[in-house]
Amino acid sequence: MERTIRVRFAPSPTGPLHIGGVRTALYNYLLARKYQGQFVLRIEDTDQNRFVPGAEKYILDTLQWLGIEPDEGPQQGGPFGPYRQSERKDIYQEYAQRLVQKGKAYYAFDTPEELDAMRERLEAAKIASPQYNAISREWMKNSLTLPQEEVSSRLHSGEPYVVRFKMPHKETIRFYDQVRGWVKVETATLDDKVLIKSDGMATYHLANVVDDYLMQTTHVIRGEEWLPSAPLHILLYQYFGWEQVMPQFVHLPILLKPEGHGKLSKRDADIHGFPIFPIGWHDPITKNYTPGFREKGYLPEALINFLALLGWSPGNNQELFSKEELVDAFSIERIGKSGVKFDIQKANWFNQQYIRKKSDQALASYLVVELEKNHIPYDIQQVQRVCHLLKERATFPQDFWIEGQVLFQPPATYDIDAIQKKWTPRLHYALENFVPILQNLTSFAADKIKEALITFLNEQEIKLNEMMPVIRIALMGKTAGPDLMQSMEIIGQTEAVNRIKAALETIEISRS
RNA sequence: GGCCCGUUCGUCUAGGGGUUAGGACAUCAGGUUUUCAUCCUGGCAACAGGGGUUCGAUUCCCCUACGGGCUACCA
Repeated sequence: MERTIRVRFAPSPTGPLHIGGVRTALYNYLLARKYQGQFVLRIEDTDQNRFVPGAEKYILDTLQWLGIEPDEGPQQGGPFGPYRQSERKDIYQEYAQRLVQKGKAYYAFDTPEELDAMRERLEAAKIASPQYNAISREWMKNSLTLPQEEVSSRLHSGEPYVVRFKMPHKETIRFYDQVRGWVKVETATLDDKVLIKSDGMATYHLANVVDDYLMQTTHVIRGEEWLPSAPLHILLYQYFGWEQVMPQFVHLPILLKPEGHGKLSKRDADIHGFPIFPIGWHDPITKNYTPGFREKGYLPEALINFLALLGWSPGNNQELFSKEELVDAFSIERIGKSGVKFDIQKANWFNQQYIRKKSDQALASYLVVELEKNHIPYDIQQVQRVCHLLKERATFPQDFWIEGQVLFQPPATYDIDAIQKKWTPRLHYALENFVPILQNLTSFAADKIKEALITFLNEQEIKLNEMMPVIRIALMGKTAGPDLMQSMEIIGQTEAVNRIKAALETIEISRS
């Protein structure tokens, strides 16, 4: 019997979402959509010490910005709530008790100091992996070693305790990962993980297994860093008697630093000057603000397209995918195994592609914001024409303002280098003589201006590519920019003439 | 250290027992253009190494090397 696909994205609210986490969310979302299943958001806030205010909202905002919104979650609710693990504490207690009763878990009373001492002792004895396990537990204070009466008196006296998983000593766990195939692990190398902490809250291990069972999760899609703890989770499913409904495991390749050493981390953002957080983050403790992909001008559809291809490939040469196309093409079988380096150049290229797909109207809104900020009056038709003109040249929305502001206001400065190279006395006088011609033009359409210019230059025996840079400097202040004639048309006759006159004066002065 | 996972151009990847090992980004060169950018054309560039298996291995197996992850009362 085929179950409805149910997947979950289970971040912990310990800070801003990492871009790798976003990819995990995306893959979950894509699978859910592809099979008309449900995408669940579960907040894994089992560690009260690491709780960061605002982090949950950040997660919600990010998913909303990207349009990968959950079907169930703390915000929208759902039949399997609550969706915050901190609100499910009692549930985990109950299931932990079941394990204790079955003899698969036990109480432990060791203090942190005692645990440290145990590890030191084992290290001193050159034990390969010092851990709380089938051997060392014999030496520790737990319900397996202490007399029954002492255990109950400790429990009843309110002494802090944890519940530990009783890892079998010699078993081989085999499980099938959808990405990696069969994985085999000896339980002898595993330890007695804490299931319930002394504050009464479950650890991730217990909570995620219980919740995935209760929430009828069919696929656990998560980062590769979870692979080592998968055997523990498998055992948990077995001991609870849930093998029949155990989810499929899908461990995603990890996102690596650009230089290729280690997991992509928050620090890489500063080092390389590219964002690593999806959206801006105000750190509530340091009060620092870190801009995200959104603030740097990456479009959500570009980010999604880029992320989708980081560890997954469609198997053909298609690179550009709408979200719908991704849903259609996505499959677990085509997820790669090896770690993936984060290449911001490729992300930029995607952004450029998506900027081009946008309409002039949509693009205009970016410019309007800047124009208003700078109190520059504008005509919306004009703004759209500017966007049309600049579209092929832009990678980020910001580029429209950077390149386009000179079409709304005169240049603040003139490029000295360019003047020295291109602005000769002969061209200066020619430009002076061209001003009246410009002024007398009855149509200021780009092609008419060009026509007049060419006629004029022919008479003067001046080459077009000599004069163009000079006009461009006069109008824009520099030699690079969009089509000059188009730009002039947008600037308009009066303004263009004024700018040339101003340049003629200013540059005359600065040269003498 | 132990355990686990991985390894095709610089990067993301396709491919797969016999291929000129394909594409994209980046890069370089040429072309178009009034400049820069775009665009077009082309170039450079990869199967980590060693053993097997096989008529034949980049592809299958093993080992080594390298890379990565995990090794908490964090997720």
